[in-house]
Amino acid sequence: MTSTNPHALASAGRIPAPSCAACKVRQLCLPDHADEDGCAGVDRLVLQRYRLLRGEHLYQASDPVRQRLYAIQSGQFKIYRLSPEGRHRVAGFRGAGDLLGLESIGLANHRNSAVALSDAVLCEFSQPMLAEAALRDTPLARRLDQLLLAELTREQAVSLLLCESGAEQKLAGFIERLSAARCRRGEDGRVLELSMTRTDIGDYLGLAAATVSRTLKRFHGLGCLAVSKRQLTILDRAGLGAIASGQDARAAGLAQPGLAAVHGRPGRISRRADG
Amino acid sequence: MTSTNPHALASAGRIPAPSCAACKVRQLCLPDHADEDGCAGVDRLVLQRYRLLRGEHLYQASDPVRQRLYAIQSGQFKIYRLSPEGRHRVAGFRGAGDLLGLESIGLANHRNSAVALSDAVLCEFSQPMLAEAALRDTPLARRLDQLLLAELTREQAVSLLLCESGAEQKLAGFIERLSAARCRRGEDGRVLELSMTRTDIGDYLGLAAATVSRTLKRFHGLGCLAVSKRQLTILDRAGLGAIASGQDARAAGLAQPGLAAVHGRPGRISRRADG
DNA sequence: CGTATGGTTGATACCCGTCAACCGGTGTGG
DNA sequence: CCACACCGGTTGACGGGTATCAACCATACG
Repeated sequence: MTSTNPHALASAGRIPAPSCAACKVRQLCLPDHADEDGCAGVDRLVLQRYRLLRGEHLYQASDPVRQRLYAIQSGQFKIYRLSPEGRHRVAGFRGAGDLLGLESIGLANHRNSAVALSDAVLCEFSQPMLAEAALRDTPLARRLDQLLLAELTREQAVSLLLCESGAEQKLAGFIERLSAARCRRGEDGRVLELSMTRTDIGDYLGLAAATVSRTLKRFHGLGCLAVSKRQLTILDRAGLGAIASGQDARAAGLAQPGLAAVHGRPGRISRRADG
Repeated sequence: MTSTNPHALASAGRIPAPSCAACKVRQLCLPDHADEDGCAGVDRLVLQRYRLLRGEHLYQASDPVRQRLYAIQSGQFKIYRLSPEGRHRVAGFRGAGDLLGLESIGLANHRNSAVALSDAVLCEFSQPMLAEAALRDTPLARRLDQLLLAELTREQAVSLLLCESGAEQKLAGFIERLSAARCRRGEDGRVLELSMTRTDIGDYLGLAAATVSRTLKRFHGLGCLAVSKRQLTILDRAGLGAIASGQDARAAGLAQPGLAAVHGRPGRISRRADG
């Protein structure tokens, strides 16, 4: 279940190689500079492709670093660690098109654990081989830098998000980011099928699971979000955005009056409503 | 005062070129692979060196990106932006040896503003020239990747820090990180001369300035920190670390009993004291 | 001295973490 | 098939930490 070496497992393991050219998230991944031969170049760098089952770990904190990078072809991952006092702290979620393992480059042991939240398919690279290939392949080098910079930008955005004091701002921002990520993959950004638990979200945003649950319900009451188990449907993007920016949701004008929104309990959103 | 082009300013402006070989933070910066000729290579890439006065901006949000990277030779900077609701959000602080401008690569306009918190000396690079030089200079390319990865790691650490719920944990972690940064520069990590205001710290950690002030005072009462205006002196590193990790400061054993620590008001630290 | 900025301190309100109970779904074993 | 345990989610009650607002003080500057 928690094996670090996924190859050892039953229906998880090496799978026949669907090439980069056929990959749906190619343009988010290494072969972005994607003429046919660019793809072939990246294809040759893939050590192997394999499947991970939900709940299996790709690596765990304190495991020795094997100098691998993993491109997620499909599936969702949670990156987390145990904080010094023993609490779960979620460093992030990753999905199709993202790279795993960047954070571990140059380390002797992993600082984070990576676990599959859904069945997933990965492409495994050797990090040193990639670096060496980049020396001769300028577009590849550019692409790697680009991905690294994107990662940096994302992380900065997360920091700013976490700075927001209110649970509503954090959660609304989180949902927006989730939605944006889906859109980037060409999926519908309105319907979000969560792969993580409320607790995971809380451990990511610095909130209690109970607060996540309550806040989602509040969004529902405001009419900007439909919540059904792990499926979120964004009903009012502008309203969510307003909350994420710290504005009063009602003042910002929730989309259509006449929705469930109107019956929302008054006076819950925003400490600035009457300030 | 807020000019984006620092060259226009009175005593700020271009200064004679002290070379990389003579720079005190050389080993934190680009010429890390620092044999004499490595330094010369980097020296040639420096467009110019110049001075900024306290309060001057290096760039401001929404300014067009000029594709420059800046290495801080001395001085402190604050990176910040105005959040959508108009609040100051501090994205980070940078000091000698750090690079400025990485976050803006690939953008048309700056997202953040960078302001000097103290008089500073900068080395200016052209980012495209650097990238091109890296194609022929493998160690330089390595070094750039290294710096980028370090930035990423730092940002992840910040995210985790901001996830911590308590003001004490955040602030203790912040002070630890500050101290570590000074040590990295070869300075004494115990005495910290802050260049930023309490408000800045609060805007960085998601706390109110009043809370920063009170929490510092509490640390003082616990005997692990001496606070005098903007000078902090770490008296009990282990105690601070314990707080940062969320442990009860007293349970973790504040350094020497018999210090001022003992008279600290009971029951303030940690929600887990009696849990 | 007048002003502005930064820091400290106090009173108050309120958000959210914690704890607890409960519920539905899933998997397991008898 | 049912009993049971377990997990994830929801909901309520409660207390504490912290934001907010305000007043006041120190310092710097002209």
